[in-house]
Amino acid sequence: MVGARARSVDSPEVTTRAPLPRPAAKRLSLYLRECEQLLIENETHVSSEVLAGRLGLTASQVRRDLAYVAQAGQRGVGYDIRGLLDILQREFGLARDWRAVLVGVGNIGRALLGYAPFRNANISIVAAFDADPGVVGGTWGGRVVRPMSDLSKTVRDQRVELAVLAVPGAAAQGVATELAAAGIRGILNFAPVRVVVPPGVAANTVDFSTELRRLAMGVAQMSQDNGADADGRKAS
Amino acid sequence: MVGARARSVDSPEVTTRAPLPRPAAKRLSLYLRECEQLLIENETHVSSEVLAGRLGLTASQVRRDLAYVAQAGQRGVGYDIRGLLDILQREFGLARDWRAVLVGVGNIGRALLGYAPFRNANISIVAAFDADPGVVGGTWGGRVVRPMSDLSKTVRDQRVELAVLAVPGAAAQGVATELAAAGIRGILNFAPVRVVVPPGVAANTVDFSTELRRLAMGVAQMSQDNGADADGRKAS
DNA sequence: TTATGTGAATATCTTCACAGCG
DNA sequence: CGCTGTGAAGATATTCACATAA
Repeated sequence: MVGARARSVDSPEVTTRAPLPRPAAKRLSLYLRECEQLLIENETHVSSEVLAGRLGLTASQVRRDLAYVAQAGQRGVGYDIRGLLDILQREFGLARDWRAVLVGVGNIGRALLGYAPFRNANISIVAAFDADPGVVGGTWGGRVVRPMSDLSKTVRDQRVELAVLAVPGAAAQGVATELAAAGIRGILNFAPVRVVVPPGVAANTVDFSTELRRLAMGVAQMSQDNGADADGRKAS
Repeated sequence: MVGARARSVDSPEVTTRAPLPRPAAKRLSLYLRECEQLLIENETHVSSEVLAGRLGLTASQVRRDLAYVAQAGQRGVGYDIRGLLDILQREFGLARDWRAVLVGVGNIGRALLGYAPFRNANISIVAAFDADPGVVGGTWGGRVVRPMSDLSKTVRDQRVELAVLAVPGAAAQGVATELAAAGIRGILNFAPVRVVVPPGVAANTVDFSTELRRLAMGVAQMSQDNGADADGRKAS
């Protein structure tokens, strides 16, 4: 009853690309990051082997992934970094700007307000919100914290597409529901719960305590079953 | 010429459990988290179906995963939450305490110093370090920031096992190498680069900008190919 | 009856190995 | 040559479906 993956039986119009496997999709952002870095290092081309080495993947994995999104390589030469970067950015919708709100100005929220990489991803935080009256009105990272009661209106009026959710776990689902109702398109959730959102809204969770435990588990496992790193992938 | 995955030739002593598939291993920390939450909600038992529903997985996936680590379920009843929790904690090495250092007291580092979930995972941050003389000597989250020159000695003398790395990308590999040399067992890296560590050391990366881009990609993709959330998994 | 645990079937992902192109 | 792109093979992971146990 689930399996409705776009098997794309036969659509005549669109250039029917083979569907991107999910693990491959996750890796695309790594290629993007590495291309940026390589440009900084004044490289113009890169081989699947070098890219793989820098990211801890295999060369054939890189080639297959990149072949899904673009025939951007040149045989005997490698991938043109500039061109690959353009394609990946288009794929990621990063050719445009994204407006985001931050909800929850606690420890994590404050760190995120001052965090540079948002700029890098063409994402600008247009407003910050908090439920605590003691925090509302204060200024962090150059932005005045507004009350939760303004949230929906702001999202709607300013056509905000993304939200960074840094509220306590118990509050996360409620805020997510409100955001979705106000028309948000994507939520990056830092609370240690899964947030359920209606179709058409994307939600990803980054949970520090889960990450910590995965690390601890990796260490604990390695004490017996030696050799691989915590991702289970062999170091070169 | 790579494929030397630990095939575990033949060890007679240990109860040779079928090896945990990697995706399953990652999900274990979610089960752990959910068990804690269920205990708070005063539940005593939970079925694979309920657990699956709360985590966005399938029931048979949950059953298979849990059967790998323990026969903790009772047919006709479900899983005893308390017992499952104990088993998972043991599996994660969370029955013991972990000492950790924090390196890099910038935006993220400061947030992490004040972040409660570390306690939750039985991880205590015993010291914080920074390279900036203007930051060294200051106090954050009740800890005095020490100079990088003290790092190795601290790790060695206090037998610190984990490190949280919140330094700029350009510095991450150097610090990771130093930490590994000093005997660290696991590194949670927040810099947007892969850190290469020697065998026997675990390293996981959590990269906000990568997460942001994955989210943006999820939104961009959904604009055409509708229905799934950003993880590509159907909402119930 | 209910809900686990698990062979078997299926689906998905990765790797191999090499054709093909610059 | 060197390195990509890709069928085919192999390895992993998920789902189905049901025997089994409380």
